[in-house]
Amino acid sequence: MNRVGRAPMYQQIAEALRQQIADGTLAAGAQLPTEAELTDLYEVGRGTVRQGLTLLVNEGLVVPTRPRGYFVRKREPMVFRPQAEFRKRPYSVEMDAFVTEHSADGRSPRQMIEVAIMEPPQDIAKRLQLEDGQLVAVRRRIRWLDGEPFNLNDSYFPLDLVSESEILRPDDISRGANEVLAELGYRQVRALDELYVRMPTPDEARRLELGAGTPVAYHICTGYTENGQPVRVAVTVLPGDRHVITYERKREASEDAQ
Amino acid sequence: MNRVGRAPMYQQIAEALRQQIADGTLAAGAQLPTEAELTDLYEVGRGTVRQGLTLLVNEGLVVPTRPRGYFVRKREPMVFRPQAEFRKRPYSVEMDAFVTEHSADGRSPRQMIEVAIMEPPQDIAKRLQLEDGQLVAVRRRIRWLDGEPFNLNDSYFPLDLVSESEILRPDDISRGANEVLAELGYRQVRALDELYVRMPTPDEARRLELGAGTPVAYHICTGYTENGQPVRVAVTVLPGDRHVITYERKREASEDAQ
DNA sequence: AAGTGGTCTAGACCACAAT
DNA sequence: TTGTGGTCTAGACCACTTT
Repeated sequence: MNRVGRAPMYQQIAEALRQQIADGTLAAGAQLPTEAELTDLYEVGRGTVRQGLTLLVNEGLVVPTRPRGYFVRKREPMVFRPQAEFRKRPYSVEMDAFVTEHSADGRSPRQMIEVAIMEPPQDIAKRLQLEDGQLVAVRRRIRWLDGEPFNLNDSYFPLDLVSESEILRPDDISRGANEVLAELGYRQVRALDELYVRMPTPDEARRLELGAGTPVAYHICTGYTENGQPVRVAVTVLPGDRHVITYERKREASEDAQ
Repeated sequence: MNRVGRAPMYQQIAEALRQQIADGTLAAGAQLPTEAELTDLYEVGRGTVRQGLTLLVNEGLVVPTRPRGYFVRKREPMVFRPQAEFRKRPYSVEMDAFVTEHSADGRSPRQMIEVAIMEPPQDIAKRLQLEDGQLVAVRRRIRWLDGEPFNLNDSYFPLDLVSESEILRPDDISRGANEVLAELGYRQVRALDELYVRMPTPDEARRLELGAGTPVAYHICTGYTENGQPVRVAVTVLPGDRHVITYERKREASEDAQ
């Protein structure tokens, strides 16, 4: 380790540890050297060691666990399949296998539901094509798996459409809110998905118990009826270390003609 | 600002600035107070101020620009539409509008292509269902927009299938590599998309010129022929601050029957 | 009681781009 | 030349969990 004409020491320390994680010297779940050990090893101040470790933490490679030490992160993402709304089963064996491999079988799911009536945030109002002053009903859910928060899901509906339906009750709807909407005459036949990737807000980090260096996918799904009316916007916040998002696509006959 | 029985000072400083960014007091592109000013304002050491600012940087809210100061980040994501492979035009007016709004019209695209023959990484070999020792051809692309790196795209093909085709030449294939594959008798009719969300590796951060606090989407697309043979794996690394990923879905007739 | 990381201080020198 | 953030030091005290 040389400190002349090279990268700063804290970056060299981070790179050395990164290397050991990559090549398996430090396996998933293994403990890193303590700050004191690294301070001795590299003959630098503790601040410099901490600067290097902070890099790894913010890359999501390492998790500091006070007062035990730093550990290499383990990750095993579950599959998240937006298409499951419209299609319960994958139509190909490949997808089927993939879903099975990343399933939540044997794990205990739980969710908390909260319902509110509110003025829609601007991005929701726009997607639902609402006029000023029109209200929405929102069903907020936190989903848990084995006692760990898994994702946040807020579904917004124009209040006009769902008032006095069971969508306003903070209970589990086993057949799905979409089915209730369909019974009310608003069956969704088309959906538009948007996926944004960003760091969580402090509030999201707290609710999802996210460590530093864990980004989220922000999934916005807008559902439309046959005549093009938007009737639902679902916003899901998915921690990157707990999900893999999948889609399956088919070439359509009409395209083959081109 | 109180330092008894409350959050640490550096978190309070970060929260105050975060608030000003959220409510528009500090607009996108605006300069934050300097470290020296914050040190005076909050009557803390410079280290504490830096700790707070580092939080915001790692959240992707703020960009440090030496030696000018810290600035509120601007972001304007372009649309990324995996389905465009199979369907050149959106089939709904809503999607069409969305794509137009986030289009790259008037911007100058550029790409660099590099071709190699190699032993496939394990995750690629698995998706292509290759035996040990089978080689792949890989076309590596960096795409630029207005001189800014936009995304990385590596496409892998079993070498058996594409040897002596123009896929091995490091030139732009205007009709698309998929079309070449189709001409060779391997038309893709189905694709499986996987999306992972994580922090970039240092190498990715360097190649894409990513600032701290910018996560990436890691998009793996596996394409299959009619008889279920995987013939292509495309790996795309998408910086979160430059992309919104979209999908469009339709309920299928067969599902309505359920 | 011991050892871990978390917070904070007060100072120092450096590299760099704008003026 | 000036002022910015970037790197680094040596020390201090704290909160927490394990032993």
